Amino acid sequence: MNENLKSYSHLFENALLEEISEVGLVKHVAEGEKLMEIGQYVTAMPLLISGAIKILREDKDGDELLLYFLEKGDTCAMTLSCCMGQTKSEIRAIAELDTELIMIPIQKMEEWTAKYKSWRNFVFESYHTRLMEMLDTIDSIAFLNMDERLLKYLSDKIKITKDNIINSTHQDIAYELHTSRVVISRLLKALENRGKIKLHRNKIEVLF
Amino acid sequence: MNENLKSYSHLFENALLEEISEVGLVKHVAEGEKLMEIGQYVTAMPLLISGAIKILREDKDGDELLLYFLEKGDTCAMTLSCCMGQTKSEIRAIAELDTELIMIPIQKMEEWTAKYKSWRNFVFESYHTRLMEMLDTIDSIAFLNMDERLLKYLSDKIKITKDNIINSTHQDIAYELHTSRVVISRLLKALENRGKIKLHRNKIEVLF
DNA sequence: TATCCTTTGTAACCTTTGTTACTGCGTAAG
DNA sequence: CTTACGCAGTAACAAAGGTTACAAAGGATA
Repeated sequence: MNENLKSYSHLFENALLEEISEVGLVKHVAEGEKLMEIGQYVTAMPLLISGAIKILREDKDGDELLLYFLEKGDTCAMTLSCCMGQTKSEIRAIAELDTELIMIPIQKMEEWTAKYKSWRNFVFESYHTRLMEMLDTIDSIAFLNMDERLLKYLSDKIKITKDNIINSTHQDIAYELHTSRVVISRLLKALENRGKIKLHRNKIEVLF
Repeated sequence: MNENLKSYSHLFENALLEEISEVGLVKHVAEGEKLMEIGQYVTAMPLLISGAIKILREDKDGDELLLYFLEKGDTCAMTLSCCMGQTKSEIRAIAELDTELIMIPIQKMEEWTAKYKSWRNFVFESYHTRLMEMLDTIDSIAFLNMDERLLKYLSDKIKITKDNIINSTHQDIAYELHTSRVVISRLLKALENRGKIKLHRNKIEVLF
């Protein structure tokens, strides 16, 4: 069995792990690299082995919004969804960290769904997780003020990167939360005054 | 075959339609009646035959937000999702119109998923549709101003009810868009002045 | 070192949305 | 009929967030 499949070995039956090893292509993506663009056709389904990927939505003016992160053991339900329907991607995917993934040709999806119970469970579980993430995103933008969203953003970020130093500019954060740089600077300064963070050039030290 | 299953007859193979007729319970729900409350356990999966159901999210203060509507041929992906994980409902479901549905015991889900290709496709298709609806909801609250959201709300509503008279108070609308009555009154009046709608007591006449 | 570019801080102002308060109208219940 | 209540209109104000403008600091590069 492929060494890379460790994180999936408890999820999938052996025959399936074999098949994945055979047809799956291991791919390395550097931090910041784009994996998927809006409007692009989906030809393979990614299984994350290590690293993290951020999923972004864009409006008609080109403004962005961070939807959620994918981590080890995750797959992209949007991709799943698009594979099935042969539709174009609705989202943009960018590597948040250096990331390794296994790409599965979409032809296998239908086959494995019929053949392997563990695969069906995985797919359903993925859809479930993603729907819950989307609900969480909706909660944030609908029910939270910008200062609370910013705090949540910072805490999500350090959880994903496992590093309490965030290497982003205020402008970077403003894009992902769909607001302006001045607003983020203002709120970050307020957080610093409350002792929650410490501001540096190009990075933010999170103290909680 | 059950007469009620007409809307599904082109989707499912005959053997499956037979099974649905056997184990499915037809249920009638009156407009305004609650089908599912947040925190409630899910014991059956609904297939909509006629009518419409609105799906709502609630925050910690009890404030609501309309997520989307379900119509004939739809099922609730949230329910699907919760069935699998045996988790509690994350949403509230209320009949928007008088509605008929077939309730499927969740035990059948696993079985049918393995047995029927058409069932698998239906489930995947449902997840896909729901994810797209959620994206659309996110677009609205993240990228649109309240006046644009209101216009979209009105147009969604008349599409669902197939009636250009909306029987809601301003307060009703305010709840579903998670804002205040005064704001809705203000924006509705502006829409009336622009000739888009005509306001009456307890109802709104949509002119587009 | 001198220069330039990026990033950050901050003030002033504007727009949108939310809140409070009060009015009057329509309708249902008595 | 009349009382009471729910609904809608509107003004005045408050708060949050977005915009513009400019200054200063930190790095990179010539």
